[in-house]
Amino acid sequence: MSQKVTIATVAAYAQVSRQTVSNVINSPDIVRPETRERVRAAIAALGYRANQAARQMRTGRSRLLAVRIEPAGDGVNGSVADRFLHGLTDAAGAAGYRVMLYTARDDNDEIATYDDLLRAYDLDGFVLTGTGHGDPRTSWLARRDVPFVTFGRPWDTPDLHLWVDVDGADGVAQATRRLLATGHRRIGFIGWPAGSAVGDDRRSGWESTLAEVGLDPHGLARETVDGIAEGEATARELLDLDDPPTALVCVSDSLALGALRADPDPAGSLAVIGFDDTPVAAAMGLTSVSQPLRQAAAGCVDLMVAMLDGPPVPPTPLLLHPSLVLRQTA
Amino acid sequence: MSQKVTIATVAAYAQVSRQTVSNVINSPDIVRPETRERVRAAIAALGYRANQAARQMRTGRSRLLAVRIEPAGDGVNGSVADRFLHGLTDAAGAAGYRVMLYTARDDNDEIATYDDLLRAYDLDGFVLTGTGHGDPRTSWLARRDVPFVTFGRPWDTPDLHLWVDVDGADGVAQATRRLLATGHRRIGFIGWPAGSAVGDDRRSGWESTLAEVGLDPHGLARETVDGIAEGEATARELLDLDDPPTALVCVSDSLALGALRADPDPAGSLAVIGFDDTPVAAAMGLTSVSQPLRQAAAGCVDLMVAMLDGPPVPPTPLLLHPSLVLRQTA
DNA sequence: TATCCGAATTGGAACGTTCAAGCAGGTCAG
DNA sequence: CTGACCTGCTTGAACGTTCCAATTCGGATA
Repeated sequence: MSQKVTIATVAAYAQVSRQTVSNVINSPDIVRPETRERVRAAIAALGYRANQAARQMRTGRSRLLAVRIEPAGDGVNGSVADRFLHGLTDAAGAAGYRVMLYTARDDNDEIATYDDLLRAYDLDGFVLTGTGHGDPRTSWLARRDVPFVTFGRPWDTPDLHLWVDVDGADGVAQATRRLLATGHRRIGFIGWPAGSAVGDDRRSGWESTLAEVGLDPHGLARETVDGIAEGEATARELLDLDDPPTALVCVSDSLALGALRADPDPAGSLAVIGFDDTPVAAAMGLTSVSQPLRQAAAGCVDLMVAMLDGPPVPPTPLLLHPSLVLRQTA
Repeated sequence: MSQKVTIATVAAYAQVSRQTVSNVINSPDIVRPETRERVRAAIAALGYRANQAARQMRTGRSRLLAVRIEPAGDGVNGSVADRFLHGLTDAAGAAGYRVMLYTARDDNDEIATYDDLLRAYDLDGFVLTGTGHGDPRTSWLARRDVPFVTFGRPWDTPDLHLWVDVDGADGVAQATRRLLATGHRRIGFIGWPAGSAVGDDRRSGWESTLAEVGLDPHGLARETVDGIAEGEATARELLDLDDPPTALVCVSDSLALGALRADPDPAGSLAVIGFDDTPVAAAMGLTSVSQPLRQAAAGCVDLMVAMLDGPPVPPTPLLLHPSLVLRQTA
């Protein structure tokens, strides 16, 4: 095995001092071009990689981001977290950062973990997902000036922190407009219980779109917790109405998959649109609203890096727009 | 904000030297109990946490494990990776390690990443998932004496490295025995194309179980790539036989979900069993073979820690047994 | 010619931890 | 009584990097 290559090895090889090598890496512009190239050649020849631990000790920065990994609840939507995580790791890697995972039983446990991670690893920042009303985590982090970005809007206090989100109301509006365009007039909505910020937002897209064309949403919405069985039961309720809907927009793919099973017509005349464009939806031919998770993850990293690497211009939140993926069910 | 608390702060507070504090943390037994308690009290009082970067620089160990996160291919099975990752993060945390993520386009790209991670972060080890025949990654790591564990057996060279795996043949055998017990005699199998180590292993469980009771598997197996649509088409092929199977064992939940849709009987008389017990399977009422992913992840961490923290006894591979989760479809 | 200036580079120090060696003070065998 | 050997603790050095202050040097200015 070749000996360990440090900055001193490179310096000796390129006939300069340690500090000059460091400068070539961190502020190349203050080094004379000639010298710079010589050092770069030495780095390449020796295969030098700066040791993060040493750098971190001096600078107090670790180039490490932490993300909480949550148990894939329903599984259908679980892959959303998976895809986001993948995008995040990719984008972070491109920006010279790495992603570290942690788990937590609940919000308070998570807060305890922050402290640990910050003290032991000098973490540069956190990426939080799924913020809700009155989130204790964001206020804890904000109070301590810990850099963080959320995937999900701060629903209560607009400018508490930076965020990236996908416009759920717009996604559901797109779905509703699609159904209107294909001739449907009685369009139902299956959502989550009121109070979930994300669910309420999505539902508003359905309501406002119907209102735009003068249709009355009254009596056509139902609420239930997430799940395929729940979706089926709730859809049946709606279909048993005197004047039942001919189409359903659902707040998630799980509910939509359930709704499909409630269709009494074996030919499948009931139109259904889900949300999240999960691979299962794709396989089952379910039309669904697709979130640009890769872009969202990249956005989180961009904001993070802008915060950390001294921004001349303060970064602004990012609201992305989803797109409708048309398949057999609508 | 309170000042940074280092080992020196604790030492001063407890009226001992830095080294004694270090000893209390790393080898408590060589410190006099009285002193030990005094130092522990100081640590608690000041809320001291050892700085990993400084520790790492001195010891060359980072207490960091790396895992590759793969894009959730099919989504149905994607949640498997998710659950494994969660278990891994939990178990690692309990053992004092943290999990770092990386992505890679292919095996060669992954190998390039190893080098980077090892040099820059002094990673303690890698956890690989999904090993196949002639895996270039394992040989690269083994040649360099980098500690690593795989979730998945080394299919070619038995003792090249440590591993944890779930006995797929046993899982499929359990499924097949269940179908035999409920009276089925013509039991088909839908698998992946021959050559995939995992798929071949699972298939062998079906074959051997039929052989045990004197049934001939001939003509009752089909191969296809993974996916719901593929499962449906392949199941139809089998059901169109002159003497069609009355039950199907499938190598994955995706294929099994497809097979369910091929059942001509709307009452669902075709028995189907899938593999992986994904949440979608649970929601759809699909009987499936469940892998103990949490245990598998914990096993990986155990082996890793045993390797890293100087094992008096060399650790041995771990083969776990799956269990059958009975639901409506079988 | 003397002085100053900025650009380019250098050497010492420090980040927080653990290793290796050392030092008291006491016990025990010869 | 001496020297070897414990036990419990301390001190200096080192890990690899970047910060900071200092130094050199060619050229412009007074």
